[in-house]
Amino acid sequence: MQKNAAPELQADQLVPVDQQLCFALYSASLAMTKMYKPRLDALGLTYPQYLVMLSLWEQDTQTVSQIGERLYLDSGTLSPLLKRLEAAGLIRRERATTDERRVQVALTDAGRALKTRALGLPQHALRASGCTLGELTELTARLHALRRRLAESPTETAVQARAA
Amino acid sequence: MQKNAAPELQADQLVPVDQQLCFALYSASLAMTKMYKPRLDALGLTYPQYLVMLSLWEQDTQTVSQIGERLYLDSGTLSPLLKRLEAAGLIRRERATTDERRVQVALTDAGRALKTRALGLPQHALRASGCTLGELTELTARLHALRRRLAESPTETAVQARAA
DNA sequence: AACAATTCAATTGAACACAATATAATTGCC
DNA sequence: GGCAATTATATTGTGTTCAATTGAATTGTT
Repeated sequence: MQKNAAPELQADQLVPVDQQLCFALYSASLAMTKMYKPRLDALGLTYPQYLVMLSLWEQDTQTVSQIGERLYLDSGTLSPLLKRLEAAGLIRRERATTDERRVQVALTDAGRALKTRALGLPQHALRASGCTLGELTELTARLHALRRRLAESPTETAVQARAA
Repeated sequence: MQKNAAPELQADQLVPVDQQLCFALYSASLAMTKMYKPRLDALGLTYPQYLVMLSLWEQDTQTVSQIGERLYLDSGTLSPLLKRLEAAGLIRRERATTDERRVQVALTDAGRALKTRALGLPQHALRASGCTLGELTELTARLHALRRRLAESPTETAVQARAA
């Protein structure tokens, strides 16, 4: 008999949904979005739009794909979202002159001005989370590590390709 | 000067998006869904549909609102989703005879049969997460605690109502 | 120069999420 | 019993997400 064996997961029995990490992650993420909603409504932003603005406040003038790399979102998500931000007068979208395939996204004055009204949000989120700053920092790091490992997990097609 | 003061969050400076818990949660949740996708495609389920099936495999025959309470989803999300599951032949929806406002959702034989093909998913997720079972259990618990605190966080309207 | 491969963004179609509203059934109260 | 309040689900409209496709521009290789 093996000593110190790590506990394993039975593959022949149902794991209750509320014991599964995927569901805890999913429902916590939706709860976070809902918690933010009233404050973002006041700024006229949806939650993904807020993430894009955060990215632009950090670094103004990025291409669509740069924003996508930073937020792990693709053009199918970003294109319509950026159009709505442009329609709201918060950003400008312009084709780069050097490479006309690229679209440069830049803040307008109104977009820059909105930043001051958004600065209090992380502190509000900290209070709502009921964590200390240290716990929050640690949980954030663990979730980023998890995200990276999940993204690196081989896809079925990659598995099939290796088998072929 | 205060000793052992907890570190605080500045409200006058921008917190980079990748240091914010909300973004770590959001992107990890999307990565989890993407990781599941190829396997769920093989079962003909989307990720939220999988959660509903998990709930029904645990307890067959629930009303729409019971499923909603368990998964923290409302009827606007569940109604069309359940119709698609019914169209796929995995569930039946029937008005309760005792109270015709309620719709009872029950598994079909095909819905029950699908369970065996889904049993391996949590183990696959465990491997993809790169965690030990203990780490995964602990992270799951922490995310549930976070979700609960976020959901309990007073809304703006509640704040306004108390002020009035 | 010619042209295939690549890159970048946009479009399309399917499926969530959720607020707000609507509809129908039930319960409480007189 | 009659009727207001409540409850349960459905519908509608807006905004993501993402896979797959398209189209335009650029790069690499003869």
